Order: sequence, then structure tokens, then C-alpha cells
Amino acid sequence: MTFDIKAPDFDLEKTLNSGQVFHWEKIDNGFVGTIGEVPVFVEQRGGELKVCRGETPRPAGGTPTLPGMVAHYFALDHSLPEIRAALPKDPAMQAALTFCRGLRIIRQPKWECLATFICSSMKQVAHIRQISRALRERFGEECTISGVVRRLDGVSPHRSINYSVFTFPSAERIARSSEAQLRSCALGYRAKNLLATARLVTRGDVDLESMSRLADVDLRAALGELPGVGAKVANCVMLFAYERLRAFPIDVWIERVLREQYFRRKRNVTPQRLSEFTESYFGEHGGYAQQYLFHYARMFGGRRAVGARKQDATARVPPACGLSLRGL
DNA sequence: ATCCAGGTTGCCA
DNA sequence: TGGCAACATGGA
Repeated sequence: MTFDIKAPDFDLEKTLNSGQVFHWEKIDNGFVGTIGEVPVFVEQRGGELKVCRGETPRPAGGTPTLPGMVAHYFALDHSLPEIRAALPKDPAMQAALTFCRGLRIIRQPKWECLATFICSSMKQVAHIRQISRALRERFGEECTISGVVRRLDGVSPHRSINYSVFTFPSAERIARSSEAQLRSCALGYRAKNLLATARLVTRGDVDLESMSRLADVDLRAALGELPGVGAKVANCVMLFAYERLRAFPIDVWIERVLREQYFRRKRNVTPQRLSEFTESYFGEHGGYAQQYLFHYARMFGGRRAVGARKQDATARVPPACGLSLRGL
């Protein structure tokens, strides 16, 4: 069964390839992945999404409608015009913002997001994708997606699709595995942390759902208690799974941008000071600012920008703004 | 081959 | 507090 969903001001590819989520696979002009336990094929055509769902591994009760679920996951309710208007007007921000038009901060399942970002430390995005896939194939459940989608050319009425995808393993499933099994998924030293955190979640020592009621500072502290979760990962999980749009994760890419564009290579700028600056300067939607700067820097910035050709061949040239991030 | 990656942690002064 | 090394793995 396929649905059409209105999705104005949305760029599916930029959203899924910007390093906030790691499991979506580009296939046949669309993407195959899961939204929670629901396997989904999504294809964007102009301002519309064509969505086809597969079978969940188990019958799920109280599931919302597919269009509602998709719209919620991709945060189609976020008002991008308002968010864009509220961001700073400096050249670096404007350039990133122009390039990242339609990129949305999505709403990921909490455990899935937490687990993958625990695996993300000192890993390139490509590696994180490999780890995510390995965990799914080893411990997740396989689902199939089959159906019909109308063809782009409109010559034939439709084409049939048939894909396979794995759900992300639950905390319980990870907790039941061994550190050696996790290491076989190329987790390295992160295996110990993922296992320990999975056990805490499984035992009920932490309740990821009820933590959504905490204020930002308390949520950050609670997440920080988990093994393998420091300031950066906590901010990623807050931003990508708890709808805390102020959260501003600072990784090596963002740190380069901040030092080059906002601190003009000044020395003695501690992580603490960087954090204070981003909090006050980018404000309420800092997470969006961060994601736009991150994606832009990764596509065009110095230190051999990653994937500019493969991921976005149509936009190889950065927007003309009289500013370059080269030489960071 | 060498460098580096969406960091965290423990230990040192 | 701030600096620093260890920690695993594989893409560029």
C-alpha cells in the first residue's frame, strides 16, 4: 500500500545524508529504512513523498497511520521559514543555510539514536553506517517491503518493488549479546559501552521515555551518566531523539567551523567557552544551525571534505556567498 | 602508508 | 579546572 504525503520545504536526501541518522539506503531513486519497527520505502517527487510500508516483525498495537508516522518522523511540522529567519545572519550561517534548504532535524527513536551515537565516537560517518548495518543484520529482525509505486515517467502505470530491511535491535536484545559478539560488528572499544548502557536500559535503571519530561540540563546530565555518553553524544541524542532543538553538539567539524568563523583562530578557547558561545549566539534553534554548519562543512569545508561527489553530485559547487570554509 | 574520524574516560599536575 | 594518552577500526 502506497501513500502520497505532502512535504513542502523538505529535502529527503539532504535530511537522510546529513549525518544525523545512519541506516537509510538509497535504492531506486528513493530510500529504504525503518521508522521504529516499521519498514518503509520513501521516494521524494517535488513536494510530495511516495511512501510504501512493509510488514512489522510483530503485530504492533496502537500504531498511528502511516502518513502521520512519516510526517512525525521527518518533522514535517517544523516551520523551516521561522527557523531560518531566527538563525544568525553571519556569512557562514547564511551559506550553510542556503545549501541546506529543506534539511530537517528528524525525530528518531530514543534507544536507536542513543545506541548509534554511542558507536559514533572517533568514527567517520561511513563507519557509523557500517556499524549500524552490522548491528541490524546480526541482532535485528528482517522485514520485507513490497508493493507498487507509480513510475516517474508516467509511461507505465506503476512498478513493483521488493526490498528487505532490518529493524534496529532493542536494548534487551543488545543486553543479551556478549561483548565479543558486539566487537564482531566492528564496534571496537565501543562494544563495552554499548553493552553496559543496554543493560542499564534493560534493567530499568534508566527510563529513556520518561526522561523526555526532564529539563534540558537534567536530561543532559541523565544521559551523561550512561557509559560512552559524554557532552557531545548527549547533545546529539537530545537533538535527534528528544526534540531539544537548542542542543548544539560540538564535534571536530563543528569545532573547526567555530574556531575559524567565529573565533578567528584565537587561542585559549576551551571547549567550555565554545559551548557557552554557541548557547548564547545560536539560541533557540541552535541544533538546526549546528546541523546546517556541520553538513555544509563536511561537503565543502577544508580537511578534504567528505562525500561531496557521491552524496550530492548536483550541488558540487558551494553557494556563491563570497565566503569559503576552505583552509580550516 | 599515514592521517583522521559526529569522543569518552581516567589520570596527572 | 586543563592537558593528555589510551582506546579500535577502516576510509580517504
